[in-house]
Amino acid sequence: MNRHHSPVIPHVLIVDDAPDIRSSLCQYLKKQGLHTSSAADAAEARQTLSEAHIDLVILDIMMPGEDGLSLCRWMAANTEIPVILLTAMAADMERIIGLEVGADDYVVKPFNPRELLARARAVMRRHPATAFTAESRCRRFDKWIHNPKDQTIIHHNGSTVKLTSTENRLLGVLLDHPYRVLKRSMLLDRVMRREEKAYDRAIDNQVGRLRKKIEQDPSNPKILVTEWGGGYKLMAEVESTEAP
Amino acid sequence: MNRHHSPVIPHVLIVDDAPDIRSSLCQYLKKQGLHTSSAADAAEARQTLSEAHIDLVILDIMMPGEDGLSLCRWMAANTEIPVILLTAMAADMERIIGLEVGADDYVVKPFNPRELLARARAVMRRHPATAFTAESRCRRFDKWIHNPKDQTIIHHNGSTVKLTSTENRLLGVLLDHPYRVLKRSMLLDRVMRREEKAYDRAIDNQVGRLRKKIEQDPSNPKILVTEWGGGYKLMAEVESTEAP
DNA sequence: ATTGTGTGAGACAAATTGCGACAATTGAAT
DNA sequence: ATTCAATTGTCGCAATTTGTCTCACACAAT
Repeated sequence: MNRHHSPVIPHVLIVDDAPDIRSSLCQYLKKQGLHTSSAADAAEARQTLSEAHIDLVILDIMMPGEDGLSLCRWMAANTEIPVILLTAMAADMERIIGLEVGADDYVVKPFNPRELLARARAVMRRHPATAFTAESRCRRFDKWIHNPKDQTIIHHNGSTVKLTSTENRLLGVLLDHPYRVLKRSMLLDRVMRREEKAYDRAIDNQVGRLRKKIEQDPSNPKILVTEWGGGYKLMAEVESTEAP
Repeated sequence: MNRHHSPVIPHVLIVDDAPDIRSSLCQYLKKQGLHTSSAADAAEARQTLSEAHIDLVILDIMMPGEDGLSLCRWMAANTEIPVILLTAMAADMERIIGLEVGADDYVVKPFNPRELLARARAVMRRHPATAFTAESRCRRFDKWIHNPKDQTIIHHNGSTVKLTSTENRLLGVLLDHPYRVLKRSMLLDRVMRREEKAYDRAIDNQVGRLRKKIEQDPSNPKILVTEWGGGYKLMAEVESTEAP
């Protein structure tokens, strides 16, 4: 479980002739901690592919000029870069899937950017050529920036606090699900190395320890809050960010 | 019905190994205004669950690989996320219901998407954990400002009073329906986490406790008023407001 | 007034959690 | 291998939160 991935941030190329989709998608993925480029047509896409190191292509197949499908076929034949296809119509999608163009996944417009991101991650994770790690992402919450690679959190005033590895994992899971109550069993599952029989309340201890580091007043938690009878929840906006 | 349209559109995860069901169901639910993701097997579902904020899982239990049932059990044990089970055969369904896997509802294929949607909505509405999670807006009433994120109310004179988790939920529901009589059964449903058997008047106690915190004279309630034989109602103008 | 039902307030027990203490374990340096 | 320090799991106990119960009282209808 402790795969230490490359610190390289994945670079996504978005190919779509609609400028609004290009920019909004770029913006969203950037905010989520990815690098992005965009191209308005297949020719531009080829250009970018030859110049930059691209880890994933998100490709709208309904484009003027060279068909998106032929670009997709070309990539499948000549590169290792995974492709996610976009199309406006579900009906077309079925036809296209039948064509076996070598795409790794398909999304129908209008899509939820979050879902697209999840699929992008899934595709990249599956793909040996791209080592994408959600674990190495830095995320901002409250007045802190979590740097999971260094096991540190950096306060807005500049001071740095070191986390232990368990605290680091715990914070990572909490940041994955802000505003949601996470049960002890779930946290135990993902955070602790438990030997079959685990003391159910080992997690309480870690929560308390993490509180001492991130809360202004650990006896009055504002960020890592207890839901009585439920579990714990992180009450803070979370935003992916570049390493500081 | 939900006058403060939740800022969070429910996000449904569909787990089914049949691609046609996945995509058609996704499409239908999307058209009906929900966010959707899909997974082809249990492993993919776990991945999505750890990465995205999922409010409901629709799960086909007849899947290759890890049994859908074990995923369902794991979710019941480790998450608060409600589950609707799908199966192709009505006969199997009875057996499965007997297994007590912790699902919230069951639908037999082939199903009417509209019915599935209705059940999905019912399950989510009924589920306090998912319905409430990310609602963190502050609201002003009488001389108080409710800050659900911090579980506090702040008086106009500046003093802050802490609420317990249950009081916080109760006040949240009351503020959702000002000047309206709320029956005990409704409050029990949304406020208490009731384990099978519930003492009908547990809510009275919570109302009393909340009164001690918000009423000037708790024995003469002006804000949280009893409707004799009916329930309780909040008699105050409610106004959404910025965090103080 | 009397009766029956619903409600408020306090007491109480059960369940849950915070926190300090400590032992077991790990990891690094010697 | 040994030592030492840091980390982490386990436990005990006090404090908090919650659900249930009891009893006195309020309300509506005889």
